[in-house]
Amino acid sequence: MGRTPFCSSDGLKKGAWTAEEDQKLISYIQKHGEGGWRFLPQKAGLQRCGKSCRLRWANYLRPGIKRGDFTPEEDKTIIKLQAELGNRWAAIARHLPNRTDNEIKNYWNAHLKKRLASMGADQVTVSGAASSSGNSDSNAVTDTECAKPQQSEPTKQRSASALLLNKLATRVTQCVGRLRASQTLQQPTMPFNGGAESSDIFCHPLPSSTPESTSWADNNNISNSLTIPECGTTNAIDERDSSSSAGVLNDIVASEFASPTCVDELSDWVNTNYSIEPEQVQIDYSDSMTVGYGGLWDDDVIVVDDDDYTVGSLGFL
DNA sequence: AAATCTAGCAACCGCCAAATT
DNA sequence: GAATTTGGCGGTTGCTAGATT
Repeated sequence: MGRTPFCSSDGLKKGAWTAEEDQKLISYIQKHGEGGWRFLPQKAGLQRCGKSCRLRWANYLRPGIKRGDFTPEEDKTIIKLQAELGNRWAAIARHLPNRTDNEIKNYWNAHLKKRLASMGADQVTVSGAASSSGNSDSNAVTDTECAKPQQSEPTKQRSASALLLNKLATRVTQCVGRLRASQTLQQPTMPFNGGAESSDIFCHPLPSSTPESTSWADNNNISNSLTIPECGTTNAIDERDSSSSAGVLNDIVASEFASPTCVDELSDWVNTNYSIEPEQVQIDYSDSMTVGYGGLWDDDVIVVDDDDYTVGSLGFL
């Protein structure tokens, strides 16, 4: 099906825009408004293709565009939305006033993704959430899933104890998420305005994978709403580092972990899946907010004695 | 000081869906 | 309803400045 190319490359300039070209484009759009990109270049006296003009305008020349210097709050919002929506940059950009999808995409690829990967968080958020080929059911956290430990690929040596604790960490996000889901569906919700305050972030589970077009929240009929965390400890939240992606992940732990129900479920799960007694896993969640996600490594495990571990951070360093 | 490497970013490309003819 | 146009999106490329050797 021969579609007329939006940009016929004959004689058209490519590459970086000059100040003069920018000025021509701005002047034209100020006079005639946006749209009609196909014929805009010749009318505006530009040797560019219409698509290129549209992109230049949308991403750089449009008034009010905010560039550079992403704030910690913006970081958080991007990480959160990327986990929910995947690489739907335009959708993410709608939650960040005056940021363009292109800039967010670049920022993610150049900074956030690497930062999360270096912390190991990609096992939880990046590799799964960024997948654009997941199916819409993959995010639903079910009882069955909750009974099934998820494996993650270690990138350096971990002892059996560390592996167990990392599995526990995965369980935390799953069990908390499932509990949260059931609570969410019963509770009044508050509108999500996209501002993503630190107190309303991550009140539903980190998805194990993100569907192409449907978020976990959508699947559970709670889109555009978040619940107020209710089972979290708040006494130490002030101490957490909210200025980084680790801080975002800390939020999950700090706000969600200290649920006795979660602890019970985790102990049951440990008992079911491993031949150790539940009480051998001691969970000291008084320390659970001093953490940044990275997965546990051998030297992070606090060995109480040969067989007991105090899981101070439960997989969140 | 020069050469090489790397990261960040602007821009391009191809595909898709909605709108229009 | 089919064909075509247009706008939008996400992935990728390639240039450039700064860092490193």
